[in-house]
Amino acid sequence: MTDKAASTQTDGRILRGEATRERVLDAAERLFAAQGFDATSIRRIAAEAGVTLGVVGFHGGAKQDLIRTVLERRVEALNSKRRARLAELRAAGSPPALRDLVDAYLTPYLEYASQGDPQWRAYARLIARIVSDDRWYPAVGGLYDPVAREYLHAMQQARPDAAQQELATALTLTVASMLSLVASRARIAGLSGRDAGSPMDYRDTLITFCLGGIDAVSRAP
Amino acid sequence: MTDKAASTQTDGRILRGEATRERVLDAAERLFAAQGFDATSIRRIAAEAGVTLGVVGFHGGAKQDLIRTVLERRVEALNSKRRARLAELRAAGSPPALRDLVDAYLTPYLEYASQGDPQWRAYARLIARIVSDDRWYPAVGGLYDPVAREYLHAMQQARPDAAQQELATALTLTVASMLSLVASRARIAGLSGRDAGSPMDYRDTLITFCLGGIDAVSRAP
DNA sequence: TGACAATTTATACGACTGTTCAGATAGTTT
DNA sequence: AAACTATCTGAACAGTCGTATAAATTGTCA
Repeated sequence: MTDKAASTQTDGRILRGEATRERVLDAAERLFAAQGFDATSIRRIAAEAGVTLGVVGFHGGAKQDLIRTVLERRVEALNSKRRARLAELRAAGSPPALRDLVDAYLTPYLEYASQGDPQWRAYARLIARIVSDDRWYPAVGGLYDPVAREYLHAMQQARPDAAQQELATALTLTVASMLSLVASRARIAGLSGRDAGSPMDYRDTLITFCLGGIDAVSRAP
Repeated sequence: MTDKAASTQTDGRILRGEATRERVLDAAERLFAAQGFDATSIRRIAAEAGVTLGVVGFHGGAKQDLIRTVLERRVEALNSKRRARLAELRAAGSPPALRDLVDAYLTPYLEYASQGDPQWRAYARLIARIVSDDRWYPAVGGLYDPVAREYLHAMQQARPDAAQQELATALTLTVASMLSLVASRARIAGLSGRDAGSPMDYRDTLITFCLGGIDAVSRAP
């Protein structure tokens, strides 16, 4: 007695139901990332996925729910990667250095954003769009906040004398800088003069910048 | 022989034409800032402004042009304020210190974003929305880039040994951090634990963070 | 095989979209 | 006064929007 469908056989082979569901969510992911939520119609998603209109509603529910479904599909991959890197640092013995913490938090996301698979790039782009918008953050921020809080806690242990609120603000500015490398590529490429390469090309500069910023804030009077 | 209309008298008194135009642009500014471009309909703008539908098209042109018209209306106020502060620093004698440059660039924008007049707050919010979106930046980035370039030049003089591209990237990350204080207030307040005050409340932390970041980047090997 | 459930199709609904425009109104000029 | 131009109104246009649903199709299981 499965709660979802009888279409998943006992050997785990995926039938048409799950497959088209993935196609729909992939299409929604790409279009939401490229154009934003309001500029993307359900009909366009259906066309991009190669299905008819009703299928999108059948698999994705209402449009409002669709965007959260898309995010939830991959959120665990990003979270567990960040958690794993944090666990590695802790397993190494003494409390992790600030630089390693910044690196461990930023790099997994930049890797997704620079990956060959356009679907993962779209996911990273969508995160940047959604998380930095106050209209969406209340609905989806809870997906990523817990891990950020773990890192914040580790950073507070690395800088015990720093004011907690200041350190937390520094982390949010770090996240904003990270997201901007994915969402504001035109602006960054335009002003920095580089050809717009992948976000990964800016990794070293980003880490240096954010680490310097956090370090400065955690030494403030 | 005026190019716009015969409704502007020789003594400069503004008649109904210009006044309603302002009302329309004000309404568009508020709604675009609060909901974004795609989620805002022309009819909603008309209702908010207290005019009929056709008036919006008459004064604002096509919807695409409307957003640029809204931004252009106030762009000179922000640019000249930043230019004036830069000129002051230069008039003081020796090349400006990095900290003063960062302060001079960030503060005028934060002041607008924290001002009592909700119209200026909306303008600041709209900038944050538009400039950090690759879909809009090509159309409006040119309004703000020249001043940013002047500051970049001054920063390069303050740090002659820094790699130019790295310094430019650090400035774009600074801008991203600044904009996030206005566009991502929910996220920042949520993670930093503060009650969401005005962006100005974060000014000191922001300046410390960005200055530390730029400083670190400009010392990189 | 037939009964059953999951999935897909095709279509329709009412509401809303951006844009256009003929005609009404108001203020200025001659 | 009349002529003229800028501004505003109200309505219409052809699409697109999100959502719902009856009917057709597909695969599974008894």
